[in-house]
Amino acid sequence: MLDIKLIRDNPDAVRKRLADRGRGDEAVLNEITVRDQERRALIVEADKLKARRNAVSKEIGALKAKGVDVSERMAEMKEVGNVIAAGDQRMAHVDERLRVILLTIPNLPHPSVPTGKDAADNPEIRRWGQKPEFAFKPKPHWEIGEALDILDFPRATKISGSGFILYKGAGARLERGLINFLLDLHTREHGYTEIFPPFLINRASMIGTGQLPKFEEDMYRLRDDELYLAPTAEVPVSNIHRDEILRHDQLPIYYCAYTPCFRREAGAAGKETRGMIRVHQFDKVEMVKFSHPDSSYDELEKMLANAEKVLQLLGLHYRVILLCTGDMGFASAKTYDIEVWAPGQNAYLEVSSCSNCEDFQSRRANIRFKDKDGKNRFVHLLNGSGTALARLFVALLETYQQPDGSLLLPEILAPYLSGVRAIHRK
RNA sequence: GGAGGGGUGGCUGAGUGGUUGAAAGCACCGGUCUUGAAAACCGGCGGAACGCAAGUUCCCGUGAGUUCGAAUCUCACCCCCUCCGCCA
Repeated sequence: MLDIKLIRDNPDAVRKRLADRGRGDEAVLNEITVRDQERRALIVEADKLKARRNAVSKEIGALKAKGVDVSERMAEMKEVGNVIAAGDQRMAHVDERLRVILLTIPNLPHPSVPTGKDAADNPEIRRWGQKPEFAFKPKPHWEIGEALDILDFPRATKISGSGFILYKGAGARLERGLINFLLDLHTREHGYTEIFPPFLINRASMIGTGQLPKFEEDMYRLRDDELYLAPTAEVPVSNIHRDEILRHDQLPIYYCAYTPCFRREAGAAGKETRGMIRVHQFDKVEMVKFSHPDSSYDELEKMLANAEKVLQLLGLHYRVILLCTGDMGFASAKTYDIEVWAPGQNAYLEVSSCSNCEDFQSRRANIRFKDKDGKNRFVHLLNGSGTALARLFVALLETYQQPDGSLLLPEILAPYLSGVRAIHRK
């Protein structure tokens, strides 16, 4: 949520930066300005009346105690009460409208974010490693996985429908091992505290991080309860400190968490549907930081490095790109994506997205800290994948496939696979 | 799911219709004292909105209602605790 004061004081700058995102969000700014003025006028009016009612009511109490007849004043105050009630009702209307508009406006891009229309305008920041060379034509992961009997797409579809994955045998073992590998790395080497959060999330939390009210149709929701399936661990973990005031010496707070991620992918049908690139349920280890505003961009670079470390340790070639204004997510002020190379598809796949949301989410979720000067300020919230599992799984299969159809995985994973690096067809 | 009890400031906890935004204690901050610390004593100490300011208003789980006036009364919902039932 943007600060209404920022919109009030710098409407043109806000308009410009929203327009850079290219979704037409700047169109509602006029209404915000009008409603804001209306709201403030109503407050002034109501406060005057309430002050009078409070004073006279106090007087009535005192006079009544002395036995004086106060029926005239009481009748007068009843009328004032009616006027106040009518004003409060209008106020509630304006407030609600203003709130809904503010909740559906995206964050402003940081000045360092390049203006652009879509993914084609995202600058590449760096590459690491090289595309592996093969003496044969590398296969896509769905062929490798089915040949090794570690992935079963038809049966996943039978159980749940398209867009679900069934891992089997060494495949299930690899997925579980990867989760442990990622959590161990971030907790032991990068200073994150491990969290295992609930996977069902209430509405207030979903609003807090920005999934609701705007993206309701992208979320899975339970039929009988006001609960949603977590689309990412960012949601439960960021909400850990909702409605809290932290001490400045607690910051920064680093959390990481494994959760499955559930996404309806409404409107994405037919897009990259082959294999396990875009699915309704995938595993992910997420990093979340609560940061002091002064250091949040340093923290973003560190978080990005933490995610890159995963791919470096696994020996997977990747590139880092900076999302332009038109390609950024709703809550983010600046986002880096990491894309891993998938030789079987001759394509880079997004496995991590590291964002600084600044105070956009903490304003919604009311997450503050008491600064050294005693003032309460909103924390800056960052989140980053460290990393998504399904596509990482894909990159491992396609990168480490052998001429005989087997897999030879990186040495570093051996402890997580009972000491075994190779996966053969049984 | 059933029965009962309860949700008040960072914490504990008074308060059952009228100077109560809220006693008291703890915690915290500043000061006196002290070589320093502790103790003692003095003072300060919730959040939000509007306003240039003075200040005004709102907030006692949430939302409606009764009343001139609600933390206090009524209704609904949410959450917590205890017991019972069920259960991994």
